[in-house]
Amino acid sequence: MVRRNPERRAALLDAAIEVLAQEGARGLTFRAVDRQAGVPAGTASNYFANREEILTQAGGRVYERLDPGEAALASGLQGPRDRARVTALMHDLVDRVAAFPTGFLALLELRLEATRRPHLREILTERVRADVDFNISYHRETGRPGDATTVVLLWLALNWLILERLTLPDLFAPEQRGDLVTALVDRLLADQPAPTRPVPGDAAQ
Amino acid sequence: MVRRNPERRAALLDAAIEVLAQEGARGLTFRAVDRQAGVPAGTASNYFANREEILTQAGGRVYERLDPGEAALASGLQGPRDRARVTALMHDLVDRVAAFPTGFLALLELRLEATRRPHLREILTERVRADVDFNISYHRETGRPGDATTVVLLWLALNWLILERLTLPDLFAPEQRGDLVTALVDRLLADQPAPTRPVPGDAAQ
DNA sequence: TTGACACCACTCCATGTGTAGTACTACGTT
DNA sequence: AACGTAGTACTACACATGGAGTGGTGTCAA
Repeated sequence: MVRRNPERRAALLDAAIEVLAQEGARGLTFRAVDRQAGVPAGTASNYFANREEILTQAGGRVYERLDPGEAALASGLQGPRDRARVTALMHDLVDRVAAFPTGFLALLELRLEATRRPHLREILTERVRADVDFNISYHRETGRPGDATTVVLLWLALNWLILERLTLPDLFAPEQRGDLVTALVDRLLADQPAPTRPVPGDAAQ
Repeated sequence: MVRRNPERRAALLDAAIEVLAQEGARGLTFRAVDRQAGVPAGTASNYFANREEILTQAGGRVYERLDPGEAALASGLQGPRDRARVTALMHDLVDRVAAFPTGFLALLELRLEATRRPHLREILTERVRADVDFNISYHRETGRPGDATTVVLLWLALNWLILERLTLPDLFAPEQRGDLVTALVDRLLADQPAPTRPVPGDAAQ
């Protein structure tokens, strides 16, 4: 029988995220989720039909938890609209994602698993596209310097910087990482030539 | 007894890379390597004491195979030293890495596995540091525009772009990816302010 | 009383490890 | 030319782990 208790389902998905980050995609089993969630063996089997279901839903759950929320979003609208403000926001972004390391690592595991599961790849592609588009729109709506290409380039570099921080934390010192964020914004916003071709989200305007 | 046949050992490591990319770090077992390499079950057991040994040596093997070689390196020294040349070289770099997708994916799996294995983390940190430092030195020696920070920022963004291409190929169209590389170089090389703090390799000069 | 759920138990099955043992081949020795 | 030895390829087995799926029992509330 399929169980529906929403709190328990969310708790199981949170446990799945931890398992993904700690054991990898292949370590994500019903039993592992049960153990991580501290529930009796067999519980996850009653909530999800198969592993694929857990994988896709766990991906959605990560984005749920990374959502900064309305309040934070609104507060982001405040303040000056200059390059220094962008720098500050990028630092915040990196810190916010790094504060939920298992979420980021779980998404990476899901990406790698997506190379083997076409369905998961579709789902993830949609989610990531929505994330990128949102970042572009948000950036434009707040009237900050830089176009859609700028946002995508920032997103690319910051993502790998976070990956570096979480997987090989000793490669860069914390101050170096901070300086890299600052330098990235400074240089990408130094001038703003027209993009050679629209990136996703440009067309949306 | 430990076997030493070097060709067979290399073949087993190549098989391990494929297994890492296809099955994930947790799927890397002696038997899986045997199957992938097309050798009888038990062979890998005779060449490696445990899984950890395979993991670390497979990482080294990837870098071996990604090495462009002396000839290509020397030819890179040719040509003009302007921004357009950097753009072309960055396109080549992306294509070269993407041409060995399982190698890149295997390294990603190893990074994730490194979060669970301190020893592997040390090894990988050293390898990646050497790679970054080499890129910085090479860039400087060829007298191309941009400082060490530029090189690191290029490296960050291009890595994630490659990851995107390999894990979610439908997120960006191929032309978009190409334009992103061009835009990245254009904007990062628009001006060259002094770095706020040295990055690894700066001190080496 | 009924239904939904937490919890428990049990069977079936797949897979891997480590190692012992056999067979083949090359090479040097007598 | 016959033999012995070392290194390697290949095979087989004993042992252990761990997961999937499912059926059943107890509990609580409507």
